[in-house]
Parts: sequence; structure tokens; C-alpha cells
Amino acid sequence: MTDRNEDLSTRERILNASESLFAELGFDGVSLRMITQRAGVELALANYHFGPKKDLFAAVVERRALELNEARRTALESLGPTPALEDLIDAFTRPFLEKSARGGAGWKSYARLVAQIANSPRWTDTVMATQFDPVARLFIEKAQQALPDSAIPDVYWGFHFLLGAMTTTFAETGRIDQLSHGTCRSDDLDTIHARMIPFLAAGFRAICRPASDRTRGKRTSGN
Amino acid sequence: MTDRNEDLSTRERILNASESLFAELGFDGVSLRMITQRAGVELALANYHFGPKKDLFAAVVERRALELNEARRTALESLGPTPALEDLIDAFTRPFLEKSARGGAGWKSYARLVAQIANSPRWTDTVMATQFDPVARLFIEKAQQALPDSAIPDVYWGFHFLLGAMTTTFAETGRIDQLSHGTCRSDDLDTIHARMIPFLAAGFRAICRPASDRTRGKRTSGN
DNA sequence: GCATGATTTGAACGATCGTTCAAACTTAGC
DNA sequence: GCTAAGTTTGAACGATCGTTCAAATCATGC
Repeated sequence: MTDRNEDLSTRERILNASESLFAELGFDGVSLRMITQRAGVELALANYHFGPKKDLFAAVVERRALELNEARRTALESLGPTPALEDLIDAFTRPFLEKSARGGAGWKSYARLVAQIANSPRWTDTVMATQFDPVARLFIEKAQQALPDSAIPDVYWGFHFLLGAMTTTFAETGRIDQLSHGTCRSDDLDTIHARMIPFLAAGFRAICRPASDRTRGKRTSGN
Repeated sequence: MTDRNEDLSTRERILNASESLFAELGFDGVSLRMITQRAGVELALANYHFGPKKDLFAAVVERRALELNEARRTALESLGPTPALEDLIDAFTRPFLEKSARGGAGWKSYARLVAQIANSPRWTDTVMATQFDPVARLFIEKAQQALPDSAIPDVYWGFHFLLGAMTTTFAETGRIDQLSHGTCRSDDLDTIHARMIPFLAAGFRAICRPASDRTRGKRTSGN
């Protein structure tokens, strides 16, 4: 739980420094000299332990992805056979929320880092797909079961919108703070999550109705 | 409508080259030599016409933001006094969709560029806020009117989720293509938009109900 | 305590970065 | 056709980039 760098190994110190710097400035905005300086180690050690810069970046992403995926998988598989849509979305989104909100500064940086690379075509294939696709497929599979008779592509599109809401939330850019003049705070992840669940569940239900029920733009029941 | 570079001024050639390169590789991933080479002009002309690199980046963002904001504002203000929530969301999101889908390669690059910087805290204050906040506030104001008796912060959170869905859509990373094994295509913006409208409208209604109606997690009506 | 492998050090490599500048060239007004 | 302002050229600046390497140091097993 401690973030003190002095007790850590060289590898971990470099990973921690890389994580926060990549999250702030992006891959190309960070130099190995910045990283090793913040880590308190010599420049050449980054190459010695991780190889080229791209491999170091991949190592940063992979490190916490393993733990995150395991937490997500556990939450999804302990749901029961016919979970409510709200609980399904919660199982997929809560682990990352919990770690970003209460997992320490490292997890907070990691969330912001993932949020940035999620919208960059540069990392889609090499990083995002290899690290996060398997658990995403598990969620989509269960979402299809929770939304019977819905067209398969519509479930994918629902997940697409879920990804967007989640990504923007974890980015914590502070834009909504400015827009709302401080009424909303992007670091209040619990408040956001409490609204994200019903928001996304209602959205899924709106576009994943059976074809017979699809009357184009009309809601089926009173507000 | 033509994208031929030969007929354009030096300024426009540099802006076009910057736009596509920044969208592909990000601010720090692009050098002025790449830009001027793609534009077919001398290196020093970038500095002569736009000053330092940051100012060139800002000029790229500003150029199309003016036209986009005007289209959005026109759509929002031609809505009538009490528009349906679906029409309100459509008025805000459609202009960018139309330009990205049918406005030429420049608009497509621009959409991907904006999607990337939207999740980067580095550009939130300097670029996003100054260029896009005024029209965003106009949408939020009308959304508050369309969702009477709702708590003000909840409308902001709804807009926050809307931003996320829109941003992920315009990024066009191809991730949903991979996940769906080609069933969904991230460049099919019309299909995405047709689902985004009811998805977001249902989400807004789910979290922006009057306080008296808020029974915590229960939906008020049929399946 | 000696040998072996892993790790750290300090310096340097060539390449590329953003920026600057004087000189050459082009354009427009008279 | 001369002038003045605007634009383009080609080269160079110092700084920083990722990577490499031989030497020095450390840790470990015998």
C-alpha cells in the first residue's frame, strides 16, 4: 500500500515512475531520462531491465491489467445464472472504479493512462486488444444472455457506449468540473458510478429490445 | 471539397498535414519536419506562419471548431421551445457526425484528433474548454429544460456520459470491430448514431427523474 | 576468498528535435 | 523600374532523444 520508492526494487521504481509520467504526458511526451530521474536510478537501467521504450510502456500496461482482469473475471463469474443488467454492468465496471478510487496513486495514474490509450488507434491492436479483450468478451456474452432476443450487433454497440462512458470517467480531465462551475467533480468516482449504472442499463434496454418491440424512437412506457 | 494540396496556400497545406499527423501520432509523436515534408513546404515556414509548435496545434483545433460550433449552435437554436430529448441530443451530436462521415478526409482526421485530446488532461483547459465549452453549455441548458425537476448535477453527469460515447465513436479505433469479429464497424457512423440517440436519451431519463420518483435502482415501468 | 553471473555506473554514440537567421525571392503600390 | 513588405529558402544552432557499451560494483554458491 505504501508508495515510498526507497523500499522497492529497481524494476518497480521504474514502472511506477513510468506509469505516472506516461499518464500525464503520453508515450512520446516522456523521455527515459525523465523516468529514470523520477525513479532515482541511472538512465541505462531502463534499457537493461525492460529493453526498448515501447516494451517498457507495454510492461506498465500489463502489470496492473493482470490484477484488474482477475478482479473483473471473478466479479462476473460470481453473478449467478440470470443476473440483472444493473448487476452485470456493475460487476464489469466496479473493480476498476474501486482500484482507481481507493487503490492508491498508482492505480489512479493507471486509470488515466488506460483512458488515454483507449481512444488512440496507435495502441488499439498492440495493447488494448491483447490485455482487455478477453474479459470484455466475457461481459458481452453475459450481456447477450441478459438481453434476450436482442440483435447481436446492438449489444456490441451498447458495450461501445459503455466503454466511452467508462473511459471518459477514468480520464478525470476535470472538464465537467469546469462546465458545472465546480458542482460536479470528476474525482468523485463513487457519485459518477452510482449514476453510470442506471444510465447505461437504461441505454442498453433502449437499443437491445426485441425486434418486434422496436417502434423507432418511441418509448414503450410513461416517463 | 477537393483535398488536392497543390492549389492551397502554404498555411492551409501546413494545417492539413498537421491535422492528419496529429490525429495519427499525437502532439509529441509528430515533428515539424514530418509536417512540412507532407505539406511539401520548407521546414522554417511552419514557424514563420504559426509560431511555435503548440500554436500550430491550437490553430489546427481552432480552424474547424469555428465551423463545427456554428453548425451545432444553429441546430440547437432551431429546435423549438420544448424539443424532445432525442431531438436535442441529435442536434448536438449530428453536426460532428455529418462532417466526420461525409465532410472529407480532413474532417475525419479532425474528429479522431479531438477524440484523443478530449481524454487528455493536458489539453482540457487550453484547447477543449476554450473551443467547445460555450456550445456544450448551450446544450446543457436546453437539456435542463427538457428534463424538468431533475437535479442539476445529474444533467451534467448525463452530458459527461454523452461526451464519452461520442468521443469513443469519433476515435474510430477499430476496437469494436475486433471484438465483434467484423460484425460491427467503427467507421459506420450512421449506424452508431442511430443507436446512440435512443441509448443516451434513455440514459438521461433514467438518472434525471424528479426526486420524488427516485426509488433507487428500480425502474418505474415495464420491461 | 574466489569465481561467476547479475546489476549498476558513467560516458558516449548518432539521430532528431524545435527554433532561429540572414539572404534570396516574390508580390504589390506608385 | 524602384521600393517596401511579405514570403521562401537553406543552413545552422544548441538541446535532447533512445540506445549502446565497457568498466565497475554487487550478490551468490562453492
